[in-house]
Amino acid sequence: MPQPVEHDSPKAARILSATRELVFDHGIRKVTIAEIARAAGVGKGTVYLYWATKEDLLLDLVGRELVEGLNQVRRALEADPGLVRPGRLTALLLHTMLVPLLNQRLQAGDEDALRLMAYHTDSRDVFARAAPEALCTAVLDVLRQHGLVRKDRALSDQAYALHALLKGFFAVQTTAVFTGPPLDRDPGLVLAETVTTLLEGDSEPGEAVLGAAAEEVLAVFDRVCADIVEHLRSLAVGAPRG
Amino acid sequence: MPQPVEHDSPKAARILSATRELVFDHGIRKVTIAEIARAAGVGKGTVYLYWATKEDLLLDLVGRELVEGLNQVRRALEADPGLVRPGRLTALLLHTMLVPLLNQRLQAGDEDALRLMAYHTDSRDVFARAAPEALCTAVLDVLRQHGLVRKDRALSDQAYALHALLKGFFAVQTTAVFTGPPLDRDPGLVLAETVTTLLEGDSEPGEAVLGAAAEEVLAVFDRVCADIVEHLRSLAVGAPRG
DNA sequence: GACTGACCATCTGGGCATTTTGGTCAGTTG
DNA sequence: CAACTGACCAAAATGCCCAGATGGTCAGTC
Repeated sequence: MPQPVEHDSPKAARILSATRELVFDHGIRKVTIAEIARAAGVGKGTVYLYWATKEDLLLDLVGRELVEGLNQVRRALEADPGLVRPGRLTALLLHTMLVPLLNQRLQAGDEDALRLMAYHTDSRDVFARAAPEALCTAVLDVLRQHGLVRKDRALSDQAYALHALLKGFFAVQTTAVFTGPPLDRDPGLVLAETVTTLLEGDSEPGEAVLGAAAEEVLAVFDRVCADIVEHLRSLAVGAPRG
Repeated sequence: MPQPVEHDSPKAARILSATRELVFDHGIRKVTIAEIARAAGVGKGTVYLYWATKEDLLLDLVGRELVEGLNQVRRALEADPGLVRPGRLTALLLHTMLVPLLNQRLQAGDEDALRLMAYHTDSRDVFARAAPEALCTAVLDVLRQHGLVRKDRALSDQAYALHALLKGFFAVQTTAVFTGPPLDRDPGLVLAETVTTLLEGDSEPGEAVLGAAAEEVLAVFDRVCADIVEHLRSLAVGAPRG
């Protein structure tokens, strides 16, 4: 079951939400603790009751975004197991990685966001498991076992290709080197069709298969989610860090 | 026929080659005219006999790289028309856009390279035609007409997807956000297989079809190439610029 | 015991002096 | 005479310094 990551204290929650907004406005670099405290209506010291460092606060935010995104996918998948089909699922992943602010910046190669990760190897390793490259491999493995993905190519090749495809769709939408041709259709749909052509077999899978696969994919997400939530605890104040 | 873009004067050629090396070593930003002149064994003033501006010199270099890359593909295609098959051709394009220095920087989003283009709209527009996004559309159109690409999806969708795929493979190879899984196989091969699955039909095309398609694709490249060569002339000294 | 804000050491960034750089041109060379 | 050069200049970039801002602390308040 999707667990929303609520903070125990309402003040901590307000601090998180203020941080999110300010990062959205000014970017990671420009945001200051004083500003955050003011926007949250608390004293500066209060921030340090919940996080030992400004960086820990930001990492916490990243983690929560990832959990939120994963939970979004999980809710959708629970409501409609048909979304496990590779095409649908990939489009869903694209959406969840395109929307959350910090994850988007990370994927887009934002310098400040990358630096943040660079010095916190423990957080980076945990968060990496929710990154598209990791999810692609994990999910494809499950889908292959359930016959929802063709097996005429090696898993590693398929995962590599799918990850590149996802990254490409993301890059085209976020960074335009030359002015590309405008697409009148929803890129998510085009991605879905592309993945379908690329990975799905000819036979229409039955409801039972879809349900079982969805269940297992949910379990994968669940574990990643749980690990991140677990890690978020270590970002709480007083915990030792590397 | 592939035309190598030799400069009339041997000194100009030396300047170009010195510039290429220095840009490779120090990057666009750090390279200076004095340095270039010294490396080429000429006086500073000599550089300005052939290019009105440092930027024109760099743009010239970009154009020559593009022409060189296109010619490489053309030579390969002339030697083996079987390379027009979508998978092969895409892999070839990936290679030619991954290797040339300045084009690589452009595609990777290098700030200096992008700034260079930003202020020279005329060069940018010409060079854009040799960019992957443009070539994808142009080439796919031809391949569809020759039955080498399935027509179950709209051309614009296929072009968008192919471009994203190409960009993704490029991005994965050049910029690793999180440390991705190492692939033991040649990514170019994986790309080729992926595109094949994505675009090629079931029937094996005959030699005649391949030859005819190759011919037409060559013509497309030829025209783009010619336009760039033509534009390079306008970068020669004394020409008016915007 | 949750919370605050004045306080401190450290860091950032804006302004300025200095150096470097793109570009010119009078003069040299062959 | 035509190709070429390098001293020269204005403009841009670089490095430097210090005032002001910032992350983090803690004695004290509620």
